[in-house]
Amino acid sequence: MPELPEVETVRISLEPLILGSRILEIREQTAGVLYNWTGQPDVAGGRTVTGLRRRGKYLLMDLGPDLLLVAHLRMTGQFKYEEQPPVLRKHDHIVLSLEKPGTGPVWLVFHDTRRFGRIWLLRPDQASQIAGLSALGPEPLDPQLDSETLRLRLARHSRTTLKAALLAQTVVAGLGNIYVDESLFLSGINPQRLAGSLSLEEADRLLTCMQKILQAAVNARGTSVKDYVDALNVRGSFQYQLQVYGRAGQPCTQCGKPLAKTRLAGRTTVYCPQCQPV
DNA sequence: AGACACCTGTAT
DNA sequence: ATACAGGTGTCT
Repeated sequence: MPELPEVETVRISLEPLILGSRILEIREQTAGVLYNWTGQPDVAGGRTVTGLRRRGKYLLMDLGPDLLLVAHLRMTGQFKYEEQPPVLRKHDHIVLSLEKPGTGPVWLVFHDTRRFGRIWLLRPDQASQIAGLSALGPEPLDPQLDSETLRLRLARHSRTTLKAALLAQTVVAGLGNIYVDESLFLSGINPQRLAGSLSLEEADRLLTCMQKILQAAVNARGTSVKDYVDALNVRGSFQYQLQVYGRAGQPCTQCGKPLAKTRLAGRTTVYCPQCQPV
């Protein structure tokens, strides 16, 4: 489900709800979802939520200076915030109970239909042991990121397609199937192009378009194709602005020709053969 | 670099 | 019954 804009929206929606709250307990309803790498069974109890951050598609919850909760929602993971004791439903796997100053007990339920999502509890210095997290490329919305850096990082994947390179998370962090297709369409660049073949001018266009799309999607509170909702169960609205994702066969919004569909890096890829020539 | 696996639900 | 889905770790 969630790519950078959706994870960022979860972060934004969750922050005012739980920042400063004290964790009472973390309860596992399903085994194999929560990884506690600290070696201490009830390590989170009594800790205060001191920060909520995002890196790529990872959500990081600071629990004081020496404990960190890291979550990856993968395809269908959700955090549901509740102010009443939650009635647990199918696919509710982890329940955090917290004491919120001035409010009383509140709950955060990790729900995940496909059970691909993961939560880690670890010391901050152990975060580098989460391979996917430590291998992430730069944040695409970081104003420091420049097009020459993007071009060089893409060039490290010179023998694969742009689509595959942008999905890899190591070139740039946080894009998934939706936002890669949308960014390439807005850039007018074909997804089958070799990742090492971009000119500096094209890399510059790709970076600008990628940032434009991602920022617009964050502003729209993410894309809700199907499952995705934020911590308060609110859907996003960027699905109404999608130009190519999910629109194969429909007319291109720029030229009117039918959008093409292919399979790249194992993922359905939609593009306009006219506006994104090889 | 690409195929397959991990899961469950939904659409055809 | 089969194919496919906002992802990624592991195996070839």
